[in-house]
Amino acid sequence: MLEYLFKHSSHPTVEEIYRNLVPEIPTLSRTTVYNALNLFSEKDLVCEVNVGEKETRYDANTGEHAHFKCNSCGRVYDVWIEKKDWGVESLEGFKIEEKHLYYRGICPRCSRG
Amino acid sequence: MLEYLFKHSSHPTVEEIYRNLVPEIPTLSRTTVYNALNLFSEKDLVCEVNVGEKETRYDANTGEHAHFKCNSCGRVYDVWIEKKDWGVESLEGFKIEEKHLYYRGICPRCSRG
DNA sequence: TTTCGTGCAAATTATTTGCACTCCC
DNA sequence: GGGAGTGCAAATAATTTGCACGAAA
Repeated sequence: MLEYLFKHSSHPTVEEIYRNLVPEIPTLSRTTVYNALNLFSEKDLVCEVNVGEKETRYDANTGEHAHFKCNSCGRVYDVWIEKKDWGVESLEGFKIEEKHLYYRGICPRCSRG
Repeated sequence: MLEYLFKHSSHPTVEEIYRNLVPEIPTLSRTTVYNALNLFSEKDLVCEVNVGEKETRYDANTGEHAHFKCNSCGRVYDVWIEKKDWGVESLEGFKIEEKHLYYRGICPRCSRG
């Protein structure tokens, strides 16, 4: 199937993936992109990322890392933060399965202009 | 305006707010709920919460706290985590404006049954 | 009367679903 | 022929927008 998807990897939305791949595969449809991504994410090859937007982004990087979304340009960055800095390990009575951490602000590119 | 909204506060979606208030205010429309929430969130009276879903939830609690979403029942809880545990304070070249932290897993209610 | 909050209904955007088509065994 | 992956086009869902109406300043 479409393994090529994540050679192009950053934190694309479905729409971006679609646009990037249509030139190479003109027959491609959005449906197929959705299919592929859902399949991948079920198998934990990629993970879904929500940074406060309606559009879901996908990340080829399944390691534990946080994200930074630029409020100015909209880019999403990976940020690697030590696990000890990820908040508490456990909560009274709660079984924690996933932790999600993200920041918003201004990225270096935008703050320099 | 509609201050009553956040006497009912937990972490409602627009739909939930709407349903909760229609009995009291039968003329209410979803549009008004959206208007009110957007206004409130601009003025930082409430904040938007995204816990990996398409629907945006709103939180009357603007203090710095994290969230826990139950994968089983779907409830969203506030969890108060000391700031020191909120990951790094600053990142090389990045201007951090907001931090978002949330967990997913099973809540006490669901793990007991 | 001007302005503001409201609410309907239509538009937009993101995603899902139903079904038909083709390629390969 | 039968199953898989694909893709169109219609359906849903969440949210936004355009406009018109009524109450209060």
